[in-house]
Amino acid sequence: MAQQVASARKRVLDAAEALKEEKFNARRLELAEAALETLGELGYARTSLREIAQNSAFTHGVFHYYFRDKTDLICCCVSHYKAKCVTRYDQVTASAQSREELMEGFLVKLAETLRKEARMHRLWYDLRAQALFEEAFRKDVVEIDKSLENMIWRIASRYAELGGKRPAVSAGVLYALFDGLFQNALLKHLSNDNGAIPELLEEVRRLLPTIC
Amino acid sequence: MAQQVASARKRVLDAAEALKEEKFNARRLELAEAALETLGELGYARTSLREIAQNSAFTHGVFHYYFRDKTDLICCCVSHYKAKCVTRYDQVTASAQSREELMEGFLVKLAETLRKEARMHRLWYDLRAQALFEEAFRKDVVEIDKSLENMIWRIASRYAELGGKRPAVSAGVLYALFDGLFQNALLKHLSNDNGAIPELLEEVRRLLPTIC
DNA sequence: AGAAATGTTTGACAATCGTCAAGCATTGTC
DNA sequence: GACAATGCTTGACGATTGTCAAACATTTCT
Repeated sequence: MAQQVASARKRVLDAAEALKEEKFNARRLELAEAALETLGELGYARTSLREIAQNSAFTHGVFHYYFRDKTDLICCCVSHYKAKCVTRYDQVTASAQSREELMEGFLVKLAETLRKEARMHRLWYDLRAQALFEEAFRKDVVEIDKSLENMIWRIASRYAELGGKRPAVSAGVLYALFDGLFQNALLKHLSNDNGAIPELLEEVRRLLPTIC
Repeated sequence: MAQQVASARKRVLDAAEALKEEKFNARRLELAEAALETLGELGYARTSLREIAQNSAFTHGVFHYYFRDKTDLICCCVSHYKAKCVTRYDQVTASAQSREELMEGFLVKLAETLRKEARMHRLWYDLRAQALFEEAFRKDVVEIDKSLENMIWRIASRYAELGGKRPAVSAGVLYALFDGLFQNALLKHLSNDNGAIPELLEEVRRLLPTIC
C-alpha cells in the first residue's frame, strides 16, 4: 500500500519532469528557429548572439540558459535545420502517378525552393563549409548530407520506376550532381540572375531522363 | 631639344613609377599568400588581421597600408587563389598519350590534391559560401568557378577525344558533378576517413568512361 | 498565500576586433 | 650627408564579442 502510493507519486513526478523537459526543448527549438533566421540573413561569420536575440522575443542572456555555448546553439540549429528540408520533396514523390507528373512536380518545387528559401540554403552551404573547419559541426552536417542524398535518391528511383527503369548511377553520384547544380544556381540567383532558375530547370529536365 | 630632354625625363619617371607599383603589388601578393595560409587554417569566420600578421613576417598594421580594408584583403586573396589552382591538372592533360594514361594521371593528381591541399580547398568552399552573403566576393568567386569548370572540361574533352568520343554532358553539368564529389570526399577526408580518397578515385574511374 | 523552483533580463567582464594616426626605420634623391 | 619619400611598427580608439553572475519576474508547488 505504502509502496503503491510511493510509486504513484514517482510516476507523477516523472510525468512532471518529462513535461519540463519538453518545454525546455520546445524553447530551445524556438531559439534555434530565431537563430536560423539571423544566420540565413547574415551568415555564420557575422552572426552574434545579440543579433540573434534582437530578431527574437528574448534578450541575449537567455542563450546561456538554454545552450552550453554558442557552438552548442549552432549545432542545435544545424540539426534542427535537417527536419525542415529533408522531407521537402516527399509529397511530390508520393502523389505523382506518371514520369511527367513527377518531373513537373519536382521542377516546380525546385524553383519554389530556390526562390523562397534561398537564404536557408545559403546558410546550409555556409554551415557545411564551417564543418570543414570545426569538428563539432561535422556529425550533424554529414547526417544532413546523407538525408538529402536519400531524398534525391527517392525521387530519382521513383522516377526510374515509373519508366520501368533503374537509375544509372549511385545515390552518392546523383546527389553530388544535383547538389553541385543547385549550389551553382543559387549563387546565380542571389546575384540577381533571372536566368538562373529556368536554366536549372531546363538542365534537370534534360538530365534526369538520361540518368533514370 | 628641350622637348626631348623633358620627354626622356618623363620616361624615366614613368619607369620608376612602374617599378614602385610592381613592388607594391608584389608585397600585396606576399601578404595575400600569408593570409591564405591563415584562412586555410582557421576559416573565414575566425581569421583576424592580427592572426594573419602573426603567421607572416609583418605586424597587423601593415594591412591598412596595402589594403583598403579587410574585405579588400580577402578579395585579393580570393582572386590570387585562382592562379594557384586553375592550371593544376593542365600538365596531365597535355602529356597524356592515351585514355588510360590520362585517367591515371588525373586520379593521381586528384588524390594528391585531396591529401596535400585539403586546407586550401576547404577555404575555397568557405569563401564560395561567403559569396552567397557578401556581394563583394561574388565577382571573383564566379570567375574562379568558371575557370575550374573549364579546367574539368579540358580534361574530360581530352579524355573523350583520346577515345574518339565526345563528352555526353555539358561543361556545367560535369563541373557540378565533380565539384559535388570532391566536396563530399574532402569532408570525409578531413574527418579522418581513410576510405575517402580511394572511394573517390574508384567512383571517378567508373564514372568518367561512361560520360566521355 | 507564501515559499521554492524555474525562467528571463540586465549589466558588467575580459578579450578581441578593424581601423587609424603618430612615430620610427629604411630607402632613394639631390 | 642632409633631406624627402616610402615602408612598417606601435599603441590606442571605440565597437563588438561570448560569457556569466546577480537581480528580477514568473510559474509551480505546498
